[in-house]
Amino acid sequence: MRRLSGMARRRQAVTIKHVAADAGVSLQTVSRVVNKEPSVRPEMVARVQEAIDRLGYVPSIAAQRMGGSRSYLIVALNDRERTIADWRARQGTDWVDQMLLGGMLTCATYGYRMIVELVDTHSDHIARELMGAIAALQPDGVILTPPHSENPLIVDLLEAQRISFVRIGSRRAGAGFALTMDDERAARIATEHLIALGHERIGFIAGPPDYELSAWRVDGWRAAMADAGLADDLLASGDFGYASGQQAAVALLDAADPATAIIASNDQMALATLETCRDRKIVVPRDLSLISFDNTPIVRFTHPPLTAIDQPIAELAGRAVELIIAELGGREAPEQPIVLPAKLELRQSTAPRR
Amino acid sequence: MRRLSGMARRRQAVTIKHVAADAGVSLQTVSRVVNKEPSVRPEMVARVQEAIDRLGYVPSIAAQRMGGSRSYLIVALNDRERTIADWRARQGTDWVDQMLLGGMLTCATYGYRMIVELVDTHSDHIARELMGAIAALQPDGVILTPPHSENPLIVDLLEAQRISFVRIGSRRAGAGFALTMDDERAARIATEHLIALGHERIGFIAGPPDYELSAWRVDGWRAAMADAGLADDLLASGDFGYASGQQAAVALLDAADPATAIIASNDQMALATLETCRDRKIVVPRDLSLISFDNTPIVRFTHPPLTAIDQPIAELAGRAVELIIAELGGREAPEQPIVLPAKLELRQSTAPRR
DNA sequence: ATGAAAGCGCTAACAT
DNA sequence: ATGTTAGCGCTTTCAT
Repeated sequence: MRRLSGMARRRQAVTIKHVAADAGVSLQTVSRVVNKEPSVRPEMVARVQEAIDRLGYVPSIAAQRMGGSRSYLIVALNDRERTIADWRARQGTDWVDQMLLGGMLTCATYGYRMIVELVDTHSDHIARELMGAIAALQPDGVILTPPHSENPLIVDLLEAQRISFVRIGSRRAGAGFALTMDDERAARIATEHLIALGHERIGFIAGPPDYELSAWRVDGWRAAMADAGLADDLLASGDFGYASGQQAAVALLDAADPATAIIASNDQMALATLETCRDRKIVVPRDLSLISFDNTPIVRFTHPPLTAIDQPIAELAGRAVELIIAELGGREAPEQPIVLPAKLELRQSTAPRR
Repeated sequence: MRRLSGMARRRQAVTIKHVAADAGVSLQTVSRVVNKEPSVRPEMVARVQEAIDRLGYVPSIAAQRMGGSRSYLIVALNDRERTIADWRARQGTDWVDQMLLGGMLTCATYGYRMIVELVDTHSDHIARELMGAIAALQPDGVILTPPHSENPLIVDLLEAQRISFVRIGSRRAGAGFALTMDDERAARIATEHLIALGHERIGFIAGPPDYELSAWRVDGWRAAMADAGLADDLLASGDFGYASGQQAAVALLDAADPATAIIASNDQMALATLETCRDRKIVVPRDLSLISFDNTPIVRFTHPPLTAIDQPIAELAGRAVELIIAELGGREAPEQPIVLPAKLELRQSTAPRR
């Protein structure tokens, strides 16, 4: 057995003092060099930088924060319930992965770190949880993901705290930057693809109403149908869960004039639709074309692999980080929501209508 | 356009001072209550706690760290190259997800946060990168994952810094805790399952040698084969990549006395084997039984779904966090490597030998 | 059992 | 252009 209770209180190995002493300058000059302030003579910069490199000095973000500077921390807020459920289910939902890597790598290029936090959207103590995270971490910025992006409690709180934040998957004006992949356009593209294949009875399985993007996707589908002079009666609603997808699929397939093509608002509901077809000996894509709205890894391994909307999640996270850092730097930020377009990934689940 | 350059230097909303004033006690007493020190009268604790709750006070971890206490931060170190490659490929590798959630949720229960950091294993500036992260974040602990867990540079550096750390996927004694899923036993179980099904020509596709676990898995297979009196000549080596899996599969299937069952050391190589079989009209599991060593989401969606070793990655990460926090608390820690056993997940890719 | 004082590493504000 | 001073919010001494 080993005991380390007596572990020496760990101090910073090399501090700004050491560098200052080594370079024969004041603390402040070192600080200025570290923070790339303009008012330092080049020769001084060189001397200090040399000392920094030789000593391997890296500033402590805790101390920087205490000194009134940034924390170099960005918090990415995800929905607890949903994130944990997806993780437990192990069904290949790679949202967190895409989010984490996209945000993290961009953070790294700016000397920032990203911390993932989970909070319940449907909770009365949501304000307490959020305030706790903010008070503890003092992040320089917060990235909101759906459905938090539309949660007025969260948005108002962040605004009141004057923390710069980004709302991913939101188009609303207001506090924080809105960053979206344009769900409406994505749904439109998917629908138009099916129309081009000759389909006229195109069903749509919507997501839950607490995600605003659910409505946008329906809008896009509806608009494309209207443009083509087609009826938009084949709308079914789901909740992003597998079971709801089954029910929706059954409804669309059992309609008097049934669907010959279906767009599902996420991968689980698309998978459920595929399974429902298999049960009923409906062959995809021969008898039914199917499009998923999530390009998660599994939709490439189903039979047939699914044509899907590819959401630029990593890019959104990266861009979110850049917006926050830009605002911190006092740079002007766009008033208009930024749009990173989704693409339609063509695979084998869509075919011309028979 | 909006400018926020003049954003007021953000201060902690409610500090220990406010609580002290509100409760009519000294800073120190509040600190003692927060840190659950025993030497405070119950009535005092109650009074202070009431003020804390009412004011919604949460200590700043930056300030705590500056005061010489913990940082409440744990760094999880992953291999940069591999992690980025897996993420880009979007092939459903959910290692990071499992790692993150498992570690994060356990951290949360203890008031800790986990920060994922990527560093190159094969790099001369690895020491600099690691020291930079340590100096900047001052983490209370570090979780090492393969292949970092066996990297002497990293291990020695962490030991020298006296930072408590855990080596996941390692059995070596030495600094830091070793935490493993017992790869040897997992390989043995998989092999024995095939032997029980009547297979005698069982091939094994090994992983790259810079992962020690690659050798352990081979050992487990070899031991099981020896126990059953079977030859262990059907060993092929891969590098965890798809292409290497194809080559290995071809070698095992083209042997003079070919394999009737194959165990692949990871999912990509198992998938490659499955694809190779399909090309050659070898039906799985009728003609060949196949076991994957990764229970990633996709292996459930292949045809047939693959029998696979399920690695308890999330549990390992959670346990790693607990070990670090326990050591920080001065509690005794086990000298022996901790083993969280893997399970064999039976699906449809294994069948009795024909 | 509680309080007062000093200092952690850094930066902002104010000198020079 | 550089140095000096005074905190930031907290925890550790050390006193009482």
